[in-house]
Amino acid sequence: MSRSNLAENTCTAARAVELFADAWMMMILREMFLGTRRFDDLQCLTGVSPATLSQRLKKLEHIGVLCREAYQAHPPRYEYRLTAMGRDLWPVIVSMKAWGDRWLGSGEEPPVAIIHKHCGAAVTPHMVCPACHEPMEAHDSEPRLSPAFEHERQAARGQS
Amino acid sequence: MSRSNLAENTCTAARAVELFADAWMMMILREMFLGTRRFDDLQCLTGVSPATLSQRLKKLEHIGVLCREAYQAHPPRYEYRLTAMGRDLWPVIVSMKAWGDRWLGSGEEPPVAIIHKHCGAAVTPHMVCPACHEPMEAHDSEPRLSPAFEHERQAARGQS
DNA sequence: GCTATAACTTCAATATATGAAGTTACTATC
DNA sequence: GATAGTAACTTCATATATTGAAGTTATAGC
Repeated sequence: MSRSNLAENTCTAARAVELFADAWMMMILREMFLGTRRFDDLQCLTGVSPATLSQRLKKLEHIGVLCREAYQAHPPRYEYRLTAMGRDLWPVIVSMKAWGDRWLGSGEEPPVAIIHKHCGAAVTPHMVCPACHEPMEAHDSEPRLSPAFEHERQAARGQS
Repeated sequence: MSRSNLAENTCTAARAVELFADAWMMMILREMFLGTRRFDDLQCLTGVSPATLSQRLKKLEHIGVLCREAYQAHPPRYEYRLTAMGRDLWPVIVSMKAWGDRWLGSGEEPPVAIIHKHCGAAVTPHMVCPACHEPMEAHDSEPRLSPAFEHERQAARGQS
């Protein structure tokens, strides 16, 4: 993914996808949500090479989804923590997990359960409509494109 | 991402991430949810090269999230459609879009609105606990790892 | 002094993606 | 009936990114 037209995409979904739809980015974020904070743990628990991990952590920090915090000064040692922007990616990871549990699971108990602190239940969160509170899935919705975005897409079609 | 230990990962979230956390996979899926069905449209609307698109479509078909359907026999022409397994990825894309709208948007109206067919509202779906129906976010939950998964992770830590 | 640890960086080899162009088998138009 | 266009790809040389292994730096503890 290197085209400038994508980097400047009008579509916010495409921009998010461009940032995070990278195998290692998501693996790192998954680990962060499991509570992993340090370089070497992230490295061995995800299997990423140190060079790539280092590069991705810098990128994630640059985006603003995580921050480095020194936990000791001499020698300088850091841990990585999710920011509010990063924590807000929770639904993405949870959706991926739910899909994996449903379609890739072995039928047994999933390896990670999500406990709702409020009620104590082990749950698979699902999506609802904030207006009418009904559950929402793909077939309950349809996309409506803004005129500007529609125009951009027509231009892209024309170019081919 | 090529390590066999990841391909055989116990964690269903990691397995899902491994399949879809690829920039082009997600861009293609996003397009499919917008209703795009044909090779050349997918190619110009995502910006992926034909070679990569061809490879990714084969992979997506192999996974089972989309299927090829002939819409004309001579010459053979196909369109690509999401399967039930594919449509079930909707929350992943919607979560990415919601995040993008919130953190990457320009403050204006987002380029794509999601209309809930049932009530007609343009909405940003959110996650709720299926047990108590309260909204759920990162700080409302905690992960609980299965013993087997915990064991696998300890082994990975040890190896470093 | 010796060993261990954390957080990286470096490097050569390998793998993957890119853009541009080409291919195949038609249909539609002049 | 020749020419142009279209759809769905494939091919290829080049460019870019990733990998595994090893090295580096700064320090603590014995």
